[in-house]
Amino acid sequence: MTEVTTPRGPSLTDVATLAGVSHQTVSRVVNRHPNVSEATRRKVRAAISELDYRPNAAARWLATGRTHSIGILAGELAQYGPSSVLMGIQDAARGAGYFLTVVTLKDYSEAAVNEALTDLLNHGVEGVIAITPHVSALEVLGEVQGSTPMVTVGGGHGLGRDVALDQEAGAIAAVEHLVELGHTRIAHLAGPLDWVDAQRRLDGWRSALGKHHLGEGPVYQGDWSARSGYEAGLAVDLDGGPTAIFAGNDQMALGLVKALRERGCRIPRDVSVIGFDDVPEAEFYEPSLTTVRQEFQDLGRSCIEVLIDRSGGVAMEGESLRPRLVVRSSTAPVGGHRR
Amino acid sequence: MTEVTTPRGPSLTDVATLAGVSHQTVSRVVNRHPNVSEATRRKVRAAISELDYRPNAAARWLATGRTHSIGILAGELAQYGPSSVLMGIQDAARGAGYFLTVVTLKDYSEAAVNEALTDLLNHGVEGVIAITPHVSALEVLGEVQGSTPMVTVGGGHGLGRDVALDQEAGAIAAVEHLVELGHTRIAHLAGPLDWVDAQRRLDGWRSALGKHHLGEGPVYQGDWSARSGYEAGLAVDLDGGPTAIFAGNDQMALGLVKALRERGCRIPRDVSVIGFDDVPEAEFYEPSLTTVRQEFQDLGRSCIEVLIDRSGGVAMEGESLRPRLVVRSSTAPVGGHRR
DNA sequence: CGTGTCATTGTGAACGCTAACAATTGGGCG
DNA sequence: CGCCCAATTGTTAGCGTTCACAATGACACG
Repeated sequence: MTEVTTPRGPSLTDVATLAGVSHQTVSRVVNRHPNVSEATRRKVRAAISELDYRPNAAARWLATGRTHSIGILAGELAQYGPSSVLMGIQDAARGAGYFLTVVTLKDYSEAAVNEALTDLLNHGVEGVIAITPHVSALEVLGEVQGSTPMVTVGGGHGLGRDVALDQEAGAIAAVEHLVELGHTRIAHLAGPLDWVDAQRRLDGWRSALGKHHLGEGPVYQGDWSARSGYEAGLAVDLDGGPTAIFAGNDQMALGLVKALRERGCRIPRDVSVIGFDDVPEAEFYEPSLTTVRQEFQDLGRSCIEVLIDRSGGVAMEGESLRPRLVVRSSTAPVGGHRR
Repeated sequence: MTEVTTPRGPSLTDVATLAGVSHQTVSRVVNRHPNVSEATRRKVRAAISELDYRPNAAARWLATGRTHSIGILAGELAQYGPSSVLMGIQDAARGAGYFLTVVTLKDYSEAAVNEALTDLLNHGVEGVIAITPHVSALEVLGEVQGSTPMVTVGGGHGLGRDVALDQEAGAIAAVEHLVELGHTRIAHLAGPLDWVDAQRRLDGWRSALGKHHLGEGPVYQGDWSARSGYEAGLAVDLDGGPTAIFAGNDQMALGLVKALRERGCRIPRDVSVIGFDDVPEAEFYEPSLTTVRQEFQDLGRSCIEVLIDRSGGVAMEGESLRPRLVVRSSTAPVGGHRR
């Protein structure tokens, strides 16, 4: 941007003049219309490459009203989940001939969400994918009425199209694994409850406990970070407290384990810990972490499918992908230490 | 995209008619030109909000040649480093009034890089930031001649503008820390060497060893993943081998530690391990990981500064930010186990 | 040899905005 | 009172495409 004026390249007309045809013919060649004789097609092609002509997207957009771009409204992109989803979206979008314009939110206020959305729409995106698993952001988005199609990720708010992993099922699988191991006092280390994901996982935990007629263990409150897991670990009652803890994500599980061990508690002998997400490192944590695997990339791909949804009628309201339990070494039968 | 035709919104002229002024006056109001009387300004504002008018970016672009958007060419975004850089860029770009159009590479071939770059340019980006620390990608980018300004992240290839963290300095700091602890047999677990970062860290390790007249320990080869670190850990010679290992990133360090421990090796007693990056979890690894902190977000912000570079003349070729050593518990004086 | 048909090519008018310039107003002042 | 200047507003012409339609030419057929 050292240059103040963007130099303009050759236009359709320039090519046309050089090739000795009309601009429309050039346009036809560029857009691969049939009904252009082989001879002129060749002439035009030659002129195009000689001038190094490239179509002006602005003019196209203006003339056709189409931009071939999709807007991404994202919160935290530095986290494993969201950034993986983005990769999946990118992949699928490219395949479908779309571009991605990304805007991240500075906070989750209504103002910020609206501003970001407006920006995106002003830039002509043909669809919006919101990777903002934040309750308040989703509420704002849910109220937006627009002709531009929108897909939210993991909202499950019942408003409009939403693509989500079935986190409740994942949480249930986690808890049932613990139940099978004989645990009866199962605590939960929740993520920030204004995140939909945290809410879903909490719900799953609760419903699985109910199903097995178990009382609810304590719920610790974290913020997804390993540090918050560590702090929760310092607060756990080691004497008659939970024998198993289901953490809302792997990072918190990591911190939790760290604190518990520092307090002389052996994992999984004294306390079983289970995480969520299956980040690539989870297998190498100490002990290797039992967790629930989420296929974030698939989720991203689904977003594009739902958004583009050429199939028309097929209602896929609430597409859902099922997470999978991955058993490793941080969970063990209850009471190992009493044997 | 269920809608085939994008319905067009109201235009400047519509607003003008409603407000009873000329379209140019509306344009002036929208663009905050001075020299518009308060009265008309109000009328126009009212008309704008009544019609819910929003400026058409395509027309603007066509008329002015400016898009206010910056293209991001990215490789892996699902990794901590790159995605953090992106967050930093986004932040600074927003502040400077720019949008981000993101394209990820499907591979690092010349064809893929060129294709992505062309796509970006066709979409009218005013500048390009390449977050592709991959040697081959940077080579391709280095050869591109274009009027569009480009900034590469972490390349340090000496071609054009490049913003980088001084990874060599970081690596040297890491090694010197080990030297101070009395280690003399210091190995390196390198990242994939076609990544510039891996190369720089290897260079730093090598030069620090040279400076202290130490022989080079073995170099293990990883791919940034914890799994590759684990595999390297299985290959380490525990008998007369290195007493300290400098890993190319935290994830590999994690896997390395895991394998070493499984083989009965105590960390840091028998072997000290140091990582790189300081991912948020590193502090909670077991043992808490000594590492070198990189400020990725700052790096992202620098990109925008360099790209926009309003300051004109000030040559900031090779902007460099210095990483910082963070000492935790995975490193200890050599020979602890012999005491 | 006129006429209809098809394939190919050309013409003019949008699309919605900004830039440059022209026109109109209202004061201030000699 | 006439003139000039500044502030405000309007007018016109692109920007580079595509779209709808018109024009041209070749060819077959009655």
